[in-house]
Amino acid sequence: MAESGTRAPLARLNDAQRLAVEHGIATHGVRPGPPLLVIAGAGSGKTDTLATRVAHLIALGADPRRMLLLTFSRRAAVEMTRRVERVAGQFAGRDARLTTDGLHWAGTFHGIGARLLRDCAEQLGLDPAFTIHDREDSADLMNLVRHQLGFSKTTERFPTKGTCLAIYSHAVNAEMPLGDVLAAHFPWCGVWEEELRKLFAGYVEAKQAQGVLDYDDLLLYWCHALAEPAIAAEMGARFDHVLVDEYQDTNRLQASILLRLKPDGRGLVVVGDDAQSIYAFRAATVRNILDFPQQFSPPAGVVTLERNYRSTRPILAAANAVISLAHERFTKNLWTDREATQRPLLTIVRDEADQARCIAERILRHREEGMTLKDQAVLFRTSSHSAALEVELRLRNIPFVKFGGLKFLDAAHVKDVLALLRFAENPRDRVAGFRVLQLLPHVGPAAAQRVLDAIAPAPSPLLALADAPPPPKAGTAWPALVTALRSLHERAHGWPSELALARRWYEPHLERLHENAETRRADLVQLEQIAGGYPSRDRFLMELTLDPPGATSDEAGAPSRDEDYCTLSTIHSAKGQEWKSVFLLNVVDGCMPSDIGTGQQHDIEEERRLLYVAMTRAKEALTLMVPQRFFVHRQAQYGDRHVYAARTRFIPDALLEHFEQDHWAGQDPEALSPAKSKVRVDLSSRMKAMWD
DNA sequence: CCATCGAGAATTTTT
DNA sequence: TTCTCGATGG
Repeated sequence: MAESGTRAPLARLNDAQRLAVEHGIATHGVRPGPPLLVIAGAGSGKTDTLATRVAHLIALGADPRRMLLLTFSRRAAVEMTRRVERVAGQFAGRDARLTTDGLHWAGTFHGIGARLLRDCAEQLGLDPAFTIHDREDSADLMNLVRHQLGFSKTTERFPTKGTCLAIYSHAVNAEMPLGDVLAAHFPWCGVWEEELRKLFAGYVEAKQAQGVLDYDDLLLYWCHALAEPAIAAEMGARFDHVLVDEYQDTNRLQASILLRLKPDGRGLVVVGDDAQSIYAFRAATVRNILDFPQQFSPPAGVVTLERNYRSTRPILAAANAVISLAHERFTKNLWTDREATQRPLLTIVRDEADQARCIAERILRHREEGMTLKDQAVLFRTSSHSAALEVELRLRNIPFVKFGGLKFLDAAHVKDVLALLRFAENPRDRVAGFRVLQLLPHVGPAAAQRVLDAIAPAPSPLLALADAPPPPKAGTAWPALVTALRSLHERAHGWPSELALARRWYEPHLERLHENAETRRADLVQLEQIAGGYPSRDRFLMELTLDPPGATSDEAGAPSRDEDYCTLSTIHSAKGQEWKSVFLLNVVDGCMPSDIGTGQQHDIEEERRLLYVAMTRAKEALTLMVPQRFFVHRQAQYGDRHVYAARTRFIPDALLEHFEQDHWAGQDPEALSPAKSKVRVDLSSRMKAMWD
């Protein structure tokens, strides 16, 4: 291959990036070299560096099919693959798609785990037709076991299914004993330790009996499989190079998997930024990244990328100032040569309604000045915080797409249809069966239970359905379900027409169970379109569970692909992205940091990093919004109320020099509506008086 | 045994 | 506001 061809992409890199790309290659070529940790600050060209390394290895002759790329989300995996393709083309000039087609071990830990487990199912004693439970399914199953064990009827309040699952999940992912988890994160549940232990044992048993894995199992089974030396050797030998992105957001269990896969660290490269660790609530630990080098002997190499290519100097200065107050010392300081005079704005508005109006106005003004909507984003701590803004944007016909929060798949009608498919795929999946059966009229928990019990022992439970005693009052809905399930089971229609069949079966239930059948029907049509993108039913079910479509574009103004639209996103979902202009909602104490939880030091520190992540998404313009009055919803003790909010504690007075403060005083909406007199009329008494 | 209604509790972020 | 649990009525 022409040598000049291999030089061009490397020439674009700075020294540190080139070190990361070429690490170990001088001594080992494309064979697995010594381990490497890349500390990559926000906007430091991390993805490009990783992609260039992959492309470089491929250009030198490494086999892309023997590379494992672990990213945080499927979106990141797709983006990585795209960039590898581009850089690979620049390296070699050959058809880049050929090289990346082989790059099919790119995905999330959970996704890759699912594929490997299915691959090796027989070896591991797993049913290869296992189905995967999402968070809600897992909670339902937990609830079922909770009832069976009689914990729902305790006099003292037993933790809810969601809390139980969170505790279980934390213990698994942090590799911590139950007692420690309770003491550290759920102290109010400490008295239930024995009951919880029994509950979790029952939960594990139920999952196994039903051929079902939850999210945590995908990692847990993977990790335990690797504890068997022969399997670890086999699986490790599949991959020459293992590259992990966003390493700061991995947990102990994931670190164990990596270590068992590559015990000597050969071929292992992890990339991350300790200042951007924001997933501790999912048991991620920053220790993984800090302790990484010492796990190996000799210790892994470390390369630090400190040059930021994304943000202007004032934006970076403000973000650096925020993170510099963190209690733990961080490993680097970012710098940039992107000069600009405009400091980030700290805009004070009266309340959330004004906040929404102000942002809408400024988004439009930016657009008039030539910035497309796609260059602009609004970020927030909690999904519900954008409600007022969504209304305002719709009012002004500003198209937007929202990421994070409520998912398309969480809608009841979508889950119903998916449950039917899942039940057909894995008839032992009781959560799915339970849900499907209760859709029939006059079938509740008890009748559903009976049916499931009747068919469970049969070798082919779905065929046994025909002989099972029908629920007494289900009527014609029963034979309809039996027929639908049988033809799904026999795959009589092929994929994706099976989804049309499921939809036809669901139609009468949709009408009966839901008010707004029309909009829900549209969702199901959309689901059918999504289904067309997958080659088979099992792939569809698996990948939809592992990677639910992230954006909910609202029924009304869903922007089409080529239309310009701005982005609304939770800060968590904004990870790894960037925009020219970023607005940040509710930068007040109580939102950032969120006042939920006990407010322990490590929680607070994570919230600080969250603010840092949000600020470093901005390239040219950054606006932090500070509403003075803040509406607090659903407080058990006080009910809804306004509170007077203070600027976030993460920006104390000492940091104000990094910001330009301004007040936005929009028109007073009450001044616009006609003046009302002080007269009050008691209409309800008059209505009652009519019948006296 | 199922549907429905009312009271009381809980509440982020995501694979 | 939304979910969950328990009581009541069909």
